[in-house]
Amino acid sequence: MNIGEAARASGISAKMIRHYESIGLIPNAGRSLSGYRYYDKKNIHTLRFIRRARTAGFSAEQIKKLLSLWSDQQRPAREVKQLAEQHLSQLKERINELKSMAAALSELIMHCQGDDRPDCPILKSLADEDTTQEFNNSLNKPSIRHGQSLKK
Amino acid sequence: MNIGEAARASGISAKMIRHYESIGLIPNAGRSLSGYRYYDKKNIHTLRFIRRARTAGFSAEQIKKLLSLWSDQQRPAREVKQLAEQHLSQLKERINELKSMAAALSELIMHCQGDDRPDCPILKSLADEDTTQEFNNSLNKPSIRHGQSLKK
DNA sequence: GTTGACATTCCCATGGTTGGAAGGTTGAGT
DNA sequence: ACTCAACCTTCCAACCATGGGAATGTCAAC
Repeated sequence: MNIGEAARASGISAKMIRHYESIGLIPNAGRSLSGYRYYDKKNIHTLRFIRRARTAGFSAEQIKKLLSLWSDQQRPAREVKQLAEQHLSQLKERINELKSMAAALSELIMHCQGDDRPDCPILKSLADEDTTQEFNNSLNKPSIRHGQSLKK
Repeated sequence: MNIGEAARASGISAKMIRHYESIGLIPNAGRSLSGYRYYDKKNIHTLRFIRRARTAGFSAEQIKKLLSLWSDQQRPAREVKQLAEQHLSQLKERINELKSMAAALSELIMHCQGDDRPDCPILKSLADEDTTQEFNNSLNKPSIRHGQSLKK
């Protein structure tokens, strides 16, 4: 199987397959005489595993661990569960942060008439130290992380 | 005021102040004879505005708009509200994605004994096409975005 | 033998932020 | 005057996942 077929079969783009190889998430693929990578069923299975784990929001680092646990038939389920729990608590933390942002923003929006007049509590709140009631209480925690950008 | 003082006064690191200047979020700062940037109260006020908007999760691009709206005394509140609403809906969308990830993961974790035995439904579900009940139903949407990594 | 669909490597960009290196400036203490 | 620490400057690289594109090579079918 070429990388394109592998991509179709696994649901991971050829670009990403090469990338995963380059960061050591998957072992170097075999090469044909002309230098093409080739993949077998086992490789595809691994790629699918990775896709699912990514879909579940695991980081590359966590997936690396999951893969090694996966390939170790002797590992205790405890370790896997622990990793998953760690990830879950990170997810929950992130959700709470976003929720408090959303709540604060929602509050501001409600107080804004949104008409043709220039008076706007949203800007006031962002600008002013003292207009800061609930808004800054709920937001002034060290909460921002990079990359919460929404694709597209 | 030097950049260091400005950083302390605004709560934005000197690094980021330079960065914001470089991407045009703030105008080029004045320079002393020796090339040091200097800032006055108005600049600090702007920086604080930016910090608050970042804390509220606005992107740099959105903040750019907010700043221009802020400096325009004539702008209708409608525009600001619209921007805030757009951001809010992005936040909500993101929250829902994370929630469905968390729910699915939580489901898996509950089914895992987490003991010394190697049998683990979490790995099974990630590996297997057919073990995929609710898990993949809730996860197999085009949902993953980059950078949901949780800092440290 | 040409064409089209693949493959390869390499570099660049995104988003926000941080880190470091290598060097110049300032101000205070000796 | 000299030194030292604390500041400042610029440039470059990294995180993470992903995609775009260029330049070039290979394989199949017609």
